[in-house]
Amino acid sequence: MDDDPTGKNCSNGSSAFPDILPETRDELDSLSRLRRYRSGQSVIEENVHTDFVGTVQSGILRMQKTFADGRQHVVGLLVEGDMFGRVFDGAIEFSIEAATDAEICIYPRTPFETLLVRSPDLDRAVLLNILNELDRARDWMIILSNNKITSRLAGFLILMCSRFATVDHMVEPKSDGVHIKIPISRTDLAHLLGTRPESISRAFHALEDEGEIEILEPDHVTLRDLPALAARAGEDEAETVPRLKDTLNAIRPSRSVS
Amino acid sequence: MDDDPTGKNCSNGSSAFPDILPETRDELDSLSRLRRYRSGQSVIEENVHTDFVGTVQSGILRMQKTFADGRQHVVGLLVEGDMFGRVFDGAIEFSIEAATDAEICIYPRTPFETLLVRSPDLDRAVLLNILNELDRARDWMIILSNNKITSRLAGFLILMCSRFATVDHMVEPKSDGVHIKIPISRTDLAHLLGTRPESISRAFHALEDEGEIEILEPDHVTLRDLPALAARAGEDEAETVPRLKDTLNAIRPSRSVS
DNA sequence: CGGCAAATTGAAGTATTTCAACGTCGGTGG
DNA sequence: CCACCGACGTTGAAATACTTCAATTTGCCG
Repeated sequence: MDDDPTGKNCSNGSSAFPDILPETRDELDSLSRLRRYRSGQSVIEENVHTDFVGTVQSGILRMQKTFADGRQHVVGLLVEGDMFGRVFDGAIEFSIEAATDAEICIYPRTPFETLLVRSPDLDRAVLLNILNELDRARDWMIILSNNKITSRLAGFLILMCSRFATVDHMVEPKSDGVHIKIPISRTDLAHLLGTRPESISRAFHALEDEGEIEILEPDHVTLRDLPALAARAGEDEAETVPRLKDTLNAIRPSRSVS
Repeated sequence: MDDDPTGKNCSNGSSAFPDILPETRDELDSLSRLRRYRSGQSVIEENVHTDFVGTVQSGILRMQKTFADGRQHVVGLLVEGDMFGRVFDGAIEFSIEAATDAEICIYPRTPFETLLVRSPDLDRAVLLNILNELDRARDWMIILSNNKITSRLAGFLILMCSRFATVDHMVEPKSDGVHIKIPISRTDLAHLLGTRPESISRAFHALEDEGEIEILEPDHVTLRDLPALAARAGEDEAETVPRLKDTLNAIRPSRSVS
């Protein structure tokens, strides 16, 4: 980790809490410290008490459970605007690592909790942030309970679109489809989707053979047929696809998504 | 549904919030209404705005996503002490149904939120309740990302032990193993674990053939070999099994669990 | 250029799905 | 009271999908 030597605050570190009052934001920012991590570095160890909570400024973090025998299991990704660390409640059950180079805002636990008690607006923002994360965990459950790997992969790709749409250079609607940068390795993706890297690779190429995606590089694909992917993922096509298009059009209103 | 005709409050309806102040508890109880549901009845419709939040008093509720074509997908179970409904934030994305006969406490949204703002202790209790649910959703993710069905089933059975240990007649340590009542049908369990009823059935019998469980009735099994089940589930045996034994001994200190 | 990690491919073995059929239980109506 | 029905669980057998292990390719870095 690379604690900022000047002890400088995050500029706009509270982007994870969009609807708080300006004065709360100022106080929050004055608590914050910026830290930079390089891909692969550990941010929080599993079951170790941490004296801070944090929000992601840029980059991707990986949440994972590490077993005694060394196996690791990815249980989620954190992006720009996500909060992590347990308020009021000691250790978290997962370790957190940088999946890409990343910048995070650190808030020391005690002052953060004090501010939380004084500022109902922040309190509510934290609560909404967590509720949001709960919904996302349930989205994962639905993806994971697909029995075919191509379906889980399709679900993952669609989730990427809706979830990472706001993250720089991650999702870009273009005329020939939606370009996506995949932030984790095949091995991690395999863990996340409950399978092996070989099967992930085969699933990618199966989707390509069906014409639903195009693999530009291993970590860079074009989604060519969103409705087909949504149908494969077992999503409610009639519901998911229009919402996705809205989301994507919001990034680049000038371009057609389909 | 069976709204109490007398409009009577839940006695001790705030058991979902164990650590709140007595005066907050009193106020909370005075807001509450008890409702009874019979197995199969709907509590909350998907994507419909509800004007209340609730906690489970007794019985089991099923959270599920219903698709346009009628398929249903169980994404979680709610038991005694669990809270549901979104504070501050309109519709929830899942419908809720009674999986067994159940009693729930209803709190009208607006007064509940008002009380929440006035009572930091309740606010914190709600937050902890949600954080807890988030952890549980991640436990599900880990279970679901097991690639063998017997492993997922073993994970489910172990989760039942730790999670439903406090619920009446659900989990009972006996001299020949831990007796468990399974609150949902094979079909629902199949949805929950991402497979088909036939495979669930085969998995149960495979575990029985290995001597790890005994099927007394389809919905009533004895766990005979907790360490083997934990190992199969890919749990950290060294960590999970002792914790489970503590939990189980806490129910009936007079009996040996293993 | 060599070395390494990640991704891919092939082929054999294993597990799951699928479709069909059967058994059991509880309720309904004759 | 008993026959019938439907829901649920179970079982069998063939088709399909996934895992495993081994080998190969690709891209990157020194």
